Amino acid sequence: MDEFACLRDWDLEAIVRGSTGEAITMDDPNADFSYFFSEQDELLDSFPEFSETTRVLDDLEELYKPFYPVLHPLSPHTIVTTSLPINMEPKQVIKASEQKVAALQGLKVPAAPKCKKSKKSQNKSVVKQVTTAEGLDDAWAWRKYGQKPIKGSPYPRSYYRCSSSKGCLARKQVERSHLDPAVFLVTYTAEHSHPHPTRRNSLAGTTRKNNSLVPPPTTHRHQKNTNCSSKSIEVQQSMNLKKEEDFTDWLDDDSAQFVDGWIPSSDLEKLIGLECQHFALDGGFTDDFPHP
DNA sequence: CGGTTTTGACCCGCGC
DNA sequence: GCGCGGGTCAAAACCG
Repeated sequence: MDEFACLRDWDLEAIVRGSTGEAITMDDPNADFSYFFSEQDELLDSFPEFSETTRVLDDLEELYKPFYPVLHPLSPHTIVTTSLPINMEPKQVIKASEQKVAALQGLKVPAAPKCKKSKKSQNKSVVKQVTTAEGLDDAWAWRKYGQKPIKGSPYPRSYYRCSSSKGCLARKQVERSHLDPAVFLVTYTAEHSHPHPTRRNSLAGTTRKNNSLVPPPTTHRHQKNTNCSSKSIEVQQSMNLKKEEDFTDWLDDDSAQFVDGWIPSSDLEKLIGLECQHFALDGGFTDDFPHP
């Protein structure tokens, strides 16, 4: 399982990037969600397999009902969207959100301490958690500034900050649920200090790998990597080496190499197929990798 | 050139 | 006080 964790690691950035131009924001109260969700419904119709996934999501939704909120679950495909008191201290917010995320993850965490002034920043913030692929893709421009392995979870957590405007305090954390790896847990922290970008403008800040959900081709640096096996690292790097155009060819090649062995490409296809299915939600992979 | 990602190091809060 | 774990920084590499 750890292997898969890291194998899928790269797609976090790809999804979070907000790259499709089709994205809308969950934050904007004025946003027109009808367009977005009708499109999502169409996508789901096209990919009945994903309905299976949404059942799992529905279960999680049940689990999460007590946290239901102000912000809607906008569709049956959106598992959780929740918010926390706006006057909560940042640390408190993060802690409380961690509790909720942990609840989804099935992890045990100590109870959040009652309100106590943080020594750090006094910025007010709101946390929203969106836990599905469509929730990952918003119109804000995010810049990744860190990634950490999380104790008790095989998946690392990625940290993003808003890059649309200098000084914007908005943050975003993305991690996979280890209960259901198809589910992403997204935690938004702090408010954007600038107007919401238009869909086109939202792409302006992402000069890199904009519309390709295929991982970057030349990353060869070794991760420090505390959670991943060497095998998974090699898979990840192998995937990184592949450009969009030869990606499928690579899948056909029976010789995808691991550090300590070989696996049949059929197994790889299963793994990657999951990703394709996942990306299909954003309309990202559908062009390059038609659903079988 | 200006943007991003990666990743080791550092900082800080918390629990013991 | 110390260790642990999570969050952030910042340099280097990468990309269009």
